[in-house]
Amino acid sequence: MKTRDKILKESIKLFAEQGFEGTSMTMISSLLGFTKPAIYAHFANKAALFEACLDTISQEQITYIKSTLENPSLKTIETKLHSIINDCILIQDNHAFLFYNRFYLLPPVELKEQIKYKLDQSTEKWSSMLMDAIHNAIVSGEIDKSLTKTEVLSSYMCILNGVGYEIGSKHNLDHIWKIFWRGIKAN
Amino acid sequence: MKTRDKILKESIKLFAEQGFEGTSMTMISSLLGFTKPAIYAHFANKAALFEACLDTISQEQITYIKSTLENPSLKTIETKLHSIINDCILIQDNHAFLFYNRFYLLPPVELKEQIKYKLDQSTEKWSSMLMDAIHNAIVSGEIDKSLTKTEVLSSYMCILNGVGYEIGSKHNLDHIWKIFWRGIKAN
DNA sequence: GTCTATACGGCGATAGAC
DNA sequence: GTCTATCGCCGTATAGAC
Repeated sequence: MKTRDKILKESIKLFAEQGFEGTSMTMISSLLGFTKPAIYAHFANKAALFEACLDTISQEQITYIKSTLENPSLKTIETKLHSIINDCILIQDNHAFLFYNRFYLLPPVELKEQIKYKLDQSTEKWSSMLMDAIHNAIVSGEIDKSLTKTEVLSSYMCILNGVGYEIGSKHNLDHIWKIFWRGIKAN
Repeated sequence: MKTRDKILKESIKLFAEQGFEGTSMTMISSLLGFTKPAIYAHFANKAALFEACLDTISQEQITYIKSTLENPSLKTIETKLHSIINDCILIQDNHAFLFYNRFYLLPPVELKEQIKYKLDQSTEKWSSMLMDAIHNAIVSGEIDKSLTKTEVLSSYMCILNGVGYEIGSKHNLDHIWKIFWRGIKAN
């Protein structure tokens, strides 16, 4: 793996766990066995490094949602939607999801506008893929026809946010998923 | 209002909006018309100030949940539960709720243990009040008898987390609430 | 209790040798 | 590209006058 990519990977992990202000350039470099100036050979400053992390994460998220929705072994909409949430909270080194949630919800004030712009753009892409899948499920009768795709999607996104923090706790997901599915399934 | 209380109030607001590392003692004091050392006359250090904020918030949260559950004008369990979420996201200067969520989910690493300990204690108190109310509603038949109180409570808490960040957006709450209630109401 | 002044450390960022 | 050394700034925290 190239040095630049190593820096990105370590930065994503640290930003996700400790936040933007809580992560220093010294911390990142020393965990990689470098010193601080080495990072500045690859990124102009801390904000630029952060934005590169943001772009990486955004692209991964889109790719991941797309591949899950198209995965032929997940046949029903319920298994597809459940699989996405399940992966997000269960994958051990899933700093990507934590990063996404953390900075979407609580960005550092100084970078608030740039972050919102970038994340809104990428969220639009993967949420519209979900919207299409949900639409098809309503038409096919898997999801109750009296609900709109917007209602289902925004509820789903709320759960994805709410459950996302209890990393490793499959317990609560079972509960919320049972009730969510009772709420949207066709009678 | 006493100086100490003014400091607490302003600190809660700033910590909630900008995070722990993103809020400086100078910032807090200057917004109150003081200088930095004035704060140190009331609090030993930044961590002690933060923990005092935490205690204030925790106490308020418990009081608020209790009063809502006992409010005689809210007659059904649906109106009680809905009212709590609604207040949390709609009240304009509700830094309390943002503070609670922010540091429950993403505490600064250096204070992680203390925060978890305090918040787990207070969360236990108000969530057990919710648990009792939900239990009664299952017994009375307002909520479907095939569900357990634990399932309903942990789903509700998930929504409270997930919807809590879209401050001022009643839009999404309407959607998620509709589906949540379909999921738990008695047939 | 609140001020001015200051100590001390860690931060982001850069210069210049290799 | 990576190092050592250093800059300037701002953070927490304290001393001592009023």
